Amino acid sequence: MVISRKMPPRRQRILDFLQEFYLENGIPPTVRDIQKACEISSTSVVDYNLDRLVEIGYIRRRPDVARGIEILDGGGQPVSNAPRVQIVGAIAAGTPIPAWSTETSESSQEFDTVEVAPELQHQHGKLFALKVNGTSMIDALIDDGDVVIIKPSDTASNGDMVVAWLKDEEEATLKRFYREGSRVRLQPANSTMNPIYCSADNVEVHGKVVSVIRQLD
Amino acid sequence: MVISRKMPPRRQRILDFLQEFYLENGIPPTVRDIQKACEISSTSVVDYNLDRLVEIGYIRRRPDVARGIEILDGGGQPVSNAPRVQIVGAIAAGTPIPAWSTETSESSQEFDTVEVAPELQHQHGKLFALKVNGTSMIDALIDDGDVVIIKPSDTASNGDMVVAWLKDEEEATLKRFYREGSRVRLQPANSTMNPIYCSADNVEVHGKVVSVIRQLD
DNA sequence: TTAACATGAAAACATATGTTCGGAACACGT
DNA sequence: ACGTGTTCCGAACATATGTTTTCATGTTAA
Repeated sequence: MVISRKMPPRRQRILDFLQEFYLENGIPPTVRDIQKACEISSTSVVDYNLDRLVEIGYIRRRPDVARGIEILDGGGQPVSNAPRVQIVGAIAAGTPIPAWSTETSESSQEFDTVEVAPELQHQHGKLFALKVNGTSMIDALIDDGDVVIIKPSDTASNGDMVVAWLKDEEEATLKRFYREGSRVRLQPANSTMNPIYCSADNVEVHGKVVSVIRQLD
Repeated sequence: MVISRKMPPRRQRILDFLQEFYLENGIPPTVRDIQKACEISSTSVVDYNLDRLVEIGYIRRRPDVARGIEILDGGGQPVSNAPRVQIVGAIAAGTPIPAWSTETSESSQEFDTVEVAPELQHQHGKLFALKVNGTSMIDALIDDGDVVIIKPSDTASNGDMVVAWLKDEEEATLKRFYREGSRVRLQPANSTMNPIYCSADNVEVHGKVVSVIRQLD
């Protein structure tokens, strides 16, 4: 899934810029946009490298049309400019929650990504995603293979679905969060299951779940 | 959510074309693209109407840049060109499944829509979506308010999650489908729940669930 | 009616932008 | 060193595309 391949650094830079620019602006850059951004001395060099990128199937070009570059995904399909969040790791009962960097990671190709509704991104800002391994979250209506979109946060309001880390149990879990005095109630979304009670000291909130995406093959 | 407003028909047509073209091509049309598509005699007329659309906040224009039109959503945010599927209705135990038209509906503004990953659209073709009302699908790990993305189909393979209509019970449900001789087993996704058995005659498959999207506010 | 304003048409204009060409610089195997 | 292919450069070229100007045609209110 990672987009990379032995390629001259300048060419790789052009490809990275293409994706970034399209995501940022909703239209592909012009040859001269690329020239400036990648500090290339001539438009012909950009044109040359774009043709190389066409040959190896990373982009497509519409002849003679302004901003005619189409960026292709692994399957040769044009990509959209919808906001994408990185799947920075997996979550399962007993696994530590992977650390994520809050700064805009430059190595944006290291992770798989999922598309999210633009409202989400605008509403919550920086998001990340985790893939759920196993059925241990099934009482929160989250199945094996689901992807949960998370807004980083170390606090939560009552009723929020949160990524919680239980220190003693060394276990990550997804539950609805309710503070009740000095203890915390973690309520499964499925009302037929019983809540978990534990002391507030034992619970670390790592983020709020803002969306769940399930892909059935 | 419906984009409409008292507006000269020609201007409305331009706006519709803008959205359609951007979704189709991933880049906005040029003034002359609009001119041809909307059968307008002069580019100046297009330019004029585009400026009117800017005034009422439906689009934005980047001066002097080719294909510089940005289409805005209700909140004034630029829209993405990710594939969108219509939410054609709701599903709940006991409710009839709404009919959907398979032809590309011209009245594309009548329904709410959800963005889906482009892979889905390419993989499955025409899709539609239903909003789930109530918790009657909870044994399929589908909560109140979830949106299910569905590929129309009147058949199903064993193991598919399907939209099933139980004729006798007059009930729509989401379950995994298994044909077992002359009867059908409808298996909840949640393994702690028991399957439903019924005769094959009593089951109508209306589509396969290809994705579930949950939005927690 | 007239005045003010919104809309449409035709043509020209200005420039943003894809493309091409001749040649130089570089990399790499023989 | 040599040849061959790749990459880069500068400049010009061709046209795709936003913009402007001038005028005509409505449409509405005083």
